[in-house]
Amino acid sequence: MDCVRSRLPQAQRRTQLVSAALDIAIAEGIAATTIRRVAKRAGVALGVVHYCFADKDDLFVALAERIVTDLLGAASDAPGFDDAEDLAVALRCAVDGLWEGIEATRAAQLLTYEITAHALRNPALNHVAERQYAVSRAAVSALLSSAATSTRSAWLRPVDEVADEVLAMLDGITLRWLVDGDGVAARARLARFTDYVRTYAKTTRRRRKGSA
Amino acid sequence: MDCVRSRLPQAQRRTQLVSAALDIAIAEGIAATTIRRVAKRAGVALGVVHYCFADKDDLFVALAERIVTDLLGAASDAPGFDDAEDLAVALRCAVDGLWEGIEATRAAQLLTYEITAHALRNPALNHVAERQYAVSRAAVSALLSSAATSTRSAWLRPVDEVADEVLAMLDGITLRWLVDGDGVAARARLARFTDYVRTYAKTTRRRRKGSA
DNA sequence: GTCTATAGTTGGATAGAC
DNA sequence: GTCTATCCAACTATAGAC
Repeated sequence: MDCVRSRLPQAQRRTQLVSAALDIAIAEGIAATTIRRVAKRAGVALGVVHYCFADKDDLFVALAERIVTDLLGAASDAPGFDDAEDLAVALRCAVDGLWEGIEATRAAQLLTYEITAHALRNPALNHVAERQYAVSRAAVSALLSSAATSTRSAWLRPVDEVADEVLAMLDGITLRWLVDGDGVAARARLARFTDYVRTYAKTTRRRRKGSA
Repeated sequence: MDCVRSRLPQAQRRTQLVSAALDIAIAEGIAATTIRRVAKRAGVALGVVHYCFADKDDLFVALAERIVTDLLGAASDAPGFDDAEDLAVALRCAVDGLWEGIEATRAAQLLTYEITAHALRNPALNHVAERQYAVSRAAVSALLSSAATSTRSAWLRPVDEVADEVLAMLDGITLRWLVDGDGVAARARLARFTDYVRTYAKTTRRRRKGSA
């Protein structure tokens, strides 16, 4: 609520500038996210950005970190599986939720791929790409674990491995959807794959109908 | 063999310049592929590039087309499945071949994603991304068909749909491999998925051992 | 028809003012 | 400690020479 004009402490400036950078990056891509544009959008002079960030890469690192943070936040907001008794249902529910989040943020998804590519080209930014994946992996892994335990099931393989496969498929489907925009086909692919993934788990004990 | 110095007809210049652009793009990424760099690499003056290509986008379109052409060429070079009798074996063989081609061209794979992202951000270049996918799809589809017929099997679902799923998984696995460089894990994921895909087909008639 | 020389824009970085 | 004014490099594009 307070005024964000001038003479801000560096920490606040940084978050303000990262927000501006994120806006631009989502809307117009990483190539359009120049220091000048960020400064203009934030309403500060050009040099202010250079005062807060050592160089452009430094700004990108902060931007990537913000995206990862947002992703973590979104993942923890993910609702439970209601009262799904069946693992197949729980999985579908979880994956549908994931996909809904993806489909609602097309530009942000594209940005994620752009940042990955950018990070892979720049040796100094390699850790950014790795961190992106580590966080996504952990989120999917947690989702799979949760889906299993809440339906009294167990994964027959290391859940991290399953998560890696799910993540790969999710990435591939998302990329394809970014290109052709066919959400129906994407969901169909995802549903098929989810059914397949379900075979990696067994239900340990079947809950009786009226047990709750 | 002839001299490529000066006063070349436009068509030859174009292919020469696209080759130079490809070299730079593979080695340093799309962002580093500037008109100046291309001109310098090709050993021509800056304006020559602008004479051959309307603008930078025009050059990129030609570059993307070259990559697609190369991909088509590589796909048609793909060897058969030797004398695989079993569809599972044929599929593994085909997918291994695909993967080998991917793992041998890391920078080119990364470039493909960069071009996709670039094309998705630029409305005028959307068709480039679509064409990329159309070609890959067709190649995978042909491979699946060939694998089935050569082992006297048949896909129980439209082969294009299966190809789409394979392509998605392949994309996801490739992207992941670009980030973590773990070729062993990538192959393992791919093998698992291939085994799964095999369940989408049935073998129509089993060849007798000594029938050939 | 092919290429050269040059103009004009945009961008990252810094020295120094307040 | 925070910000302003300025510099210089790199890029795209074009007008015009050969």
